[in-house]
Amino acid sequence: MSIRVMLVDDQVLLRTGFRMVLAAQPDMEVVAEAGDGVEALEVLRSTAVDVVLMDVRMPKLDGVEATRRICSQPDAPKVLILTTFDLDEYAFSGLKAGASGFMLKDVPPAELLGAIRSVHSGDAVVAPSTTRRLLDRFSPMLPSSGREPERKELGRLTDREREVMMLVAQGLSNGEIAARLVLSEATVKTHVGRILTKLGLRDRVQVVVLAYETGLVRAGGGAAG
Amino acid sequence: MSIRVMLVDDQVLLRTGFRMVLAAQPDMEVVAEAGDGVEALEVLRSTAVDVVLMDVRMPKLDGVEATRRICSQPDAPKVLILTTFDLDEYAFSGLKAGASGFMLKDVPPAELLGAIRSVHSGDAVVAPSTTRRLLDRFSPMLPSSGREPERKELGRLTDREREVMMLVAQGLSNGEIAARLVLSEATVKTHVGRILTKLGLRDRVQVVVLAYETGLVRAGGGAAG
DNA sequence: CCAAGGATCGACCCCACGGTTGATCCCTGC
DNA sequence: GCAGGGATCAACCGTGGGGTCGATCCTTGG
Repeated sequence: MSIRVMLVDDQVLLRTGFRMVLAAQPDMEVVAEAGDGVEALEVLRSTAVDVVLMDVRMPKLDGVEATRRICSQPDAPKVLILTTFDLDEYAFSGLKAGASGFMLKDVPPAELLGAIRSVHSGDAVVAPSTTRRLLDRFSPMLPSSGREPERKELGRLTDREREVMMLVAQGLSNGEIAARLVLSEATVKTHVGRILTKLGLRDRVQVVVLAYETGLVRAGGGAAG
Repeated sequence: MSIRVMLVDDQVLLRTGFRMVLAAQPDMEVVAEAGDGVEALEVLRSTAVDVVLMDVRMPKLDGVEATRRICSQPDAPKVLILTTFDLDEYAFSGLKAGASGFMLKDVPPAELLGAIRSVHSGDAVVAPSTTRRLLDRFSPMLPSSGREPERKELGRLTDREREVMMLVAQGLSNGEIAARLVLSEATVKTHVGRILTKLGLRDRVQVVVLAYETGLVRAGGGAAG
């Protein structure tokens, strides 16, 4: 009996890659795919799935919230959260939402396959790099498993900050962003600084990398204009 | 006998990226560029071009209409349509307009280069995902023309420079790159400076954007963490 | 042999950037 | 009313990054 896997990611290319990897496994099969959280929930209503590979950053309904809704249902499949960046909020909120595992997208395929088998058999899998921080923060409050109403952790950036980030990610300087948004450069600098702090990045260069890696901006997606 | 290529796209960064990729090919050279369809037609009146890489979405005159006008002229160059979206309308109308090929921007560089050579030699090239649907309705039409070689040397990166560029594109600082490559920071700065000059970019931020937009770096490639 | 180009490094200058602090204004919620 | 958060802006300052010039070493090709 092969493991019935569902892929949820807004990046078609990434889904294709995973599908090919999984297709090469004798004990796995990809039975469903979805491009966002809403679509994922719909598909799950009519398809039997054992393990869901869930991306965090998605349009409409992000992976954390989608995970929460999936896991709140009876007979729910196991959810394995996948993301590109090792950001605490993702891991914590994802696991809090009911996910059985949390891994970075850049893990070796073999490791990912092992993770899928682990969660399918009931085990929990967490990326090694986040395990330590997980224990540090969660061990004192381990018995609690209830969810909280707060749901602003994902990219705790404000709208304005995200707007600035988009422009930073397109290669614009602070001055250009100021002109584009009709702001003073000082304001832009404030926003950029806060973005860096909140995301734990060093400089705007890493913002660009992050933006592309998370799909916030996407190659060929009309960056300039 | 290098292939004389013209780039038509409203995104300067993307043009630069393609230029860089093409410049690395011994049998290709970028002899002209344009930011919209009108400009493209103007330039073509005074420049001999073998293959036109044409974006679909552009201001003033879109790629399909520009293609139509180009191909309606005698001795017209081959047109290879590039777009981000895999929509039938683009492919069909583009090919109907006389284009010799149709590809998505996110194809691997090697594939794009192959497509250019194919188109230049008179073949028709279509993105694999649309080929099937296409064969059902259309039969490629393709006139012919030949041209001559020349050398012009536009921003060609050396191996070392390309190596440095890859690291820049992953968000590393000059110091980190120096450590990684076992170099002095001064050397890295020299390389970075030359990269910027050759590619016509302003700073390393734009290098990252360019790298992702051209597929030099792919999202999910484990660039950062 | 010599010329040319690439790779390596140093010194210098300038400035955009990022960090810090502090301020004003507005809106929302208690 | 007040507190809080977001958005806006200013001044300061240290540093990394980019531009420029120059230098040495090596390989390649004529």
